[in-house]
Amino acid sequence: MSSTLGFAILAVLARSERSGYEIAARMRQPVGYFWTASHSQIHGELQKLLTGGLVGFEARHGPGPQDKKIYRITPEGLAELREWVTAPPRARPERDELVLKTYASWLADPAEVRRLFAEQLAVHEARLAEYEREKESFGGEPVFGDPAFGGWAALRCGLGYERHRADWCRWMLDQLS
Amino acid sequence: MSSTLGFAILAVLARSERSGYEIAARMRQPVGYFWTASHSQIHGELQKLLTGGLVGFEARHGPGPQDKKIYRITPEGLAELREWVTAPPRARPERDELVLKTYASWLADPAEVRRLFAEQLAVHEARLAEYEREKESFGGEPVFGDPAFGGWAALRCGLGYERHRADWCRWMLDQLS
DNA sequence: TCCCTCTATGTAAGAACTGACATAGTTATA
DNA sequence: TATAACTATGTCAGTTCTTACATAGAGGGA
Repeated sequence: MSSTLGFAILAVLARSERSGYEIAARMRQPVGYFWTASHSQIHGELQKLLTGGLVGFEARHGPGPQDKKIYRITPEGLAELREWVTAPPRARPERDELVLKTYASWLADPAEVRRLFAEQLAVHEARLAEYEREKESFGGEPVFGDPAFGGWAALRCGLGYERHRADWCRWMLDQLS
Repeated sequence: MSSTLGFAILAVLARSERSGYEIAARMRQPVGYFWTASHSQIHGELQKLLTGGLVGFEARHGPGPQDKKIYRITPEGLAELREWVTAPPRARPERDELVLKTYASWLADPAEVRRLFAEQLAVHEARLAEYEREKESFGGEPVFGDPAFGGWAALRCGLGYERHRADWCRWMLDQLS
């Protein structure tokens, strides 16, 4: 039984073999929108996956002091990943700092709260614009079964989330005027 | 400088003085919708707040083996809380297990994915119904400045989130048929 | 030529969080 | 009368995550 981070790594490796460095890059860019990990976390987790036999690697020399290790998922890793995909997700505790601040906002100067929410609205609108651009770059709409569908569905979720969040910020600003 | 958990505790104590046990209960029920903490975490954090002079306590005997400690926020604690409220929230890394599963869903049996999303939709619809009931129990709509406004705004955010999430689950089910 | 960025892998200290253990009086229910 | 649930505080081991440190070659720009 692997941690969720382990499955995140396996999900990346199921698409193509990669070095730890490349996995870390994925955990910033496409996967990073819904699962984040630093390279120090990834190196540790890869060791665990390796001892568990869920991944294997092949050393190739590239730039850098050490050899580059190209990891790939094993049949055992793929089997565990497949099983995990449709298992119910573990409930994560809610921790939303902005809502917590809102809970305590009755103590603050309304003008400062207004500034806070105006800033947050700008953040969400910027992300919304970024996601819209990425949506354009998809071209067609991938259908289920295509590996690209995962990214497409995640993007749709992100769009919905940012819209909800921006709406809530606008409602807050409305309440403050 | 306190951790976010420290400010969550201060936000509870700013409304009224409470024992550690009562703070833990709040971190389940109203605050738990946006900030969670177990009692073991709270006890540790209260010690830090105490040494920092942000809270004080008064021992009273109640049921149980030890005396009950009633904590209250100090003027220093209130000052730090006020400052924190309108400071920009620290960006938390995104970690959404369901979206991660979606990213890897191309590997799974469509029928199983459909079951997963049907289950998740039911969860979000149940929460939506729960929030709607709580909305009714509010009676009037609190305005900014009223401590009750924080809970009201948080509830509105929760409603928006659950609607977005349920919509996305419905879209996914649509894609799978 | 110098410096910065990118590629590349790793360690380690510490913070944050989880889950189990430990103890014990009061109150309501079967 | 037994027992379960609730009140009440605390410790501790282990996991997860963050941040900084450490090393070093390749390639590009000032």
